[in-house]
Amino acid sequence: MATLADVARRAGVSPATASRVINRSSKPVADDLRERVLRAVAELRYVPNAHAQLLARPQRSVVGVVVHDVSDPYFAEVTRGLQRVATEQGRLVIICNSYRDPERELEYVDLLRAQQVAAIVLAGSGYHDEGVNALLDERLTAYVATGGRVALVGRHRHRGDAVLPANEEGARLVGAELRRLGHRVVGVIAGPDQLTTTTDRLAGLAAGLDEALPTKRIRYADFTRDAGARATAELLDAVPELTAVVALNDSMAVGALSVLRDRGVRVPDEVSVVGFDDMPIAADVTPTLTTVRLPLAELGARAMTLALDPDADGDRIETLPAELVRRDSLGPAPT
Amino acid sequence: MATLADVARRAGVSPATASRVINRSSKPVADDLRERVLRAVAELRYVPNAHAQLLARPQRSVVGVVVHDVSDPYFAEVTRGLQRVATEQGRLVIICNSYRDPERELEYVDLLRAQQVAAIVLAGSGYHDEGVNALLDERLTAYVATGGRVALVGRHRHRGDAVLPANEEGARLVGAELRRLGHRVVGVIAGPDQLTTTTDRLAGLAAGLDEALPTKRIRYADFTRDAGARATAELLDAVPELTAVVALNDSMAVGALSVLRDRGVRVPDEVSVVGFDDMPIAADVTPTLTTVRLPLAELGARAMTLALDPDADGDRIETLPAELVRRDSLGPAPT
DNA sequence: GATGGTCGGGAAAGCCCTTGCCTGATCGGC
DNA sequence: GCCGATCAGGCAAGGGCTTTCCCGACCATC
Repeated sequence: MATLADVARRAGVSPATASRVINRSSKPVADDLRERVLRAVAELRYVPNAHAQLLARPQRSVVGVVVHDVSDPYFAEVTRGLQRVATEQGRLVIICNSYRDPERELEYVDLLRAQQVAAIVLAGSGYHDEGVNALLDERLTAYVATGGRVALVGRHRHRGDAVLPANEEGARLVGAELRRLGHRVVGVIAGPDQLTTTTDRLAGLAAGLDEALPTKRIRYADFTRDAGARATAELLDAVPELTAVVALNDSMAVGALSVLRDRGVRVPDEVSVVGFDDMPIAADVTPTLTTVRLPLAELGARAMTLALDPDADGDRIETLPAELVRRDSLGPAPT
Repeated sequence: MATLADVARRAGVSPATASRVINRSSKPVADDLRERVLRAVAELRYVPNAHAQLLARPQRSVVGVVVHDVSDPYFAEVTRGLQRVATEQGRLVIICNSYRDPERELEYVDLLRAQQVAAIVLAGSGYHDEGVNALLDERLTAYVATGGRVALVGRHRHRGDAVLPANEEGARLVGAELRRLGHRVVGVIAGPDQLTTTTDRLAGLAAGLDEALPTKRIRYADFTRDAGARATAELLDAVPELTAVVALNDSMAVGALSVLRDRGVRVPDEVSVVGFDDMPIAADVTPTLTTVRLPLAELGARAMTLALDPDADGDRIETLPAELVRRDSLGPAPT
C-alpha cells in the first residue's frame, strides 16, 4: 500500500507539502509542485489511510446505525431515510444488524464507539429487559459524554433524541374502527412481547376497542409472515367465534390472509384482517390490506437529521403520526 | 474520550501493561495488576480507539460491501447471506449503497480502501459502460495488489472471485416454458439496459423462446413496482395482441398484475405473467406469480466465504442455479 | 543597500496504540 | 551464598498522517 511518504518521495517534495496538496489545505502550494504531487498520487493509486488520518485529525465523519434487521422491509424503509440524509450531508454510514439480540446491540455500540463515529443511531423497538437497558444506557451515556451524538428510532428509553412512530395512536385508530364496524371478538397476532413496539400497539388497540384484550385472543409471533400464519391458525382454532384478526405488522397479516384463504374463510365477509406499517405489499395482496401507515423513511430521515444537528439537545422526543389506510380486508362484522 | 494512557495512569501501570491486559496478550501479567487495569477500564468506560489499533497492528477485520440498494428486497436477501457468513467469522460489515450510480460505486470503493478493509464485495449487476468498468478495474487491481480481496455478486467483469445467479439459464427456462404453452407474442418489462443482468436475462429469454425479441415488445424500467406498472400499460397499448408479459423481476411483475387487474384482463386466461427472483411477495399476490427462483442469500454467503478465504485465487467464477417456480399466473396461450 | 514583510516549503511533534527488547527482581541449584 | 535462568513489567519505537512552527528566499520600501 502506497503511503504519503511514497507519494512525497516520488514527487520530490516533503510529506507536508504532499499532504497539503491532497487535502486542498488553505496553505498555498506552487503550481508545479502541486502538479507533481497529483501525478504521483495518480501513478501510485494512492488513497490516504483513513485510520492514520483520523488519528492525526480526529474529525468524525462516519455515522453508525444499529438496526434490528435491514432485510426486514420495515427497517429497509427506515434505513433508506437514514441514508438519504446522511448522504446529503456527506456522511458515510456503517450499518450493523443486531437481529433483535440485545447483547449484539451492546457489542455493536462499543464497536461503533471504537470506530469514533460521529453519531450512533439505534433503530428498532426497545426491550423490556431492564438489565439490558441499564447496560445500554451506561454505554450511551459514556459515549455522549465524549461528544458522541445518539438518536433513536422507535424507542426512547435512553439518552439521545428520539423519533417515534405513533404506534399507540395508530393501533387506537384500528381498535376504534373495528368497534365502529361491530367487531366484538378480535384476535391479535402480536410481535415478540419483550419489544416495546408490541406492547405499545397492544395498549392502543385495547384503548380503541374500549376493552381489555383477553390473553386468550393474543398470539405472539416474531413479525415474520410464516410465524404470523402459524399464529393465525392457532388463534382460529382457539377462538372460532372471532370476526377480526389484527396483525401487528403487514408481513404477519399476509400470513393470516393466506391461512384464511387456505381454510376457505372469506375476507372480509366472514373475518376481517388488519395489518400494520403499510408495507408495499399491502396494496398488492388480495384482498388489499387495511393497515396503518407509518412514515418510516421520514422517521429515519428525521432521526439522522437530529443525530447530525450539533444544536439538537439530545433529549427531544418527536412523534410522527400514523394514519389508517382503509382497503378491502376490513368490513363490518358478520351478523 | 479516555485513552489507554488514562487507564494506565489510573491503574498505576505502564501503557504497555494495560495494553497487554486489555488484549489478553499471551504475555503474563500479575493478577493484582490485571485486576487494577480492568477496574480502571470499567470506571473510565474505556474503549480502545480502533483507528490507533489498526495503525499499530495492521490487522484488517472489517469487510466492505457496496450494494446497489439494500432496501430492495433482492439485495436485502443477498446482504442477509453476506452478513451471516461475516458474522460467523467475526467480521464487521460496512454496507454502502451505490443506488446504481457507477460514480458513487467508485467513490465507495476508494472509501473502503481508505478504511483498510480486508475485503470488498461488490453486489449487484455490472454496467455496460466501458469507461466506468476500466476505472473500476484499475481501482480494484490496485486494491488487490496491496493484499485486499475482492468478491463480486452478480457480475464478473473485474478481478476478484465472482458468484453469479444463472440469469441467462433462468430466463431460458421461462422462454422455453412460454413456448411450450403456445405463447408467440411475448412482451418484456426489462430492467435498466445498462445493466448486465438485464441483457443476460433478455438473451436467455430469447434463447428459450427460440426467436429474437423485437424491440417493440421490450420496455425498460428500473426494477420498481410502479415503473413496472407504467411500462406494462405502455406495452399493452403498443402490442394489444400479446399473450404473456415477462417482467425481469418480481416487483415489476406485481406492477404488471395490478395494471392487468385494473384493466379487467384476466390472468392467466387472457394474459400470462411471469416474474423473476421469487421474492416472498410472489407467493402472496393473486394470482400467485410464476417466477424464477434465485438462491440469493446463498449467493451472498458464497461470495463472503470466497472473500474471506485466504486461499481463494481471485478469479474463480461460480454460477448458482436458477429454478422455474410454477404458480398460477402462467397458463397456456389463449387460442 | 539594509530592513521589514511575505510567502512557499520542510522539520518534527503528536494523535493512540502495540510490541520487541531490555532491565531488574526473584528463584532454584549447586 | 553466589550464579544463571526465568519472569514480570516498562521503555521506546513505529505505524501514516496532519499541522504548528520555523526558516530561507524573495520582494518592496526607505
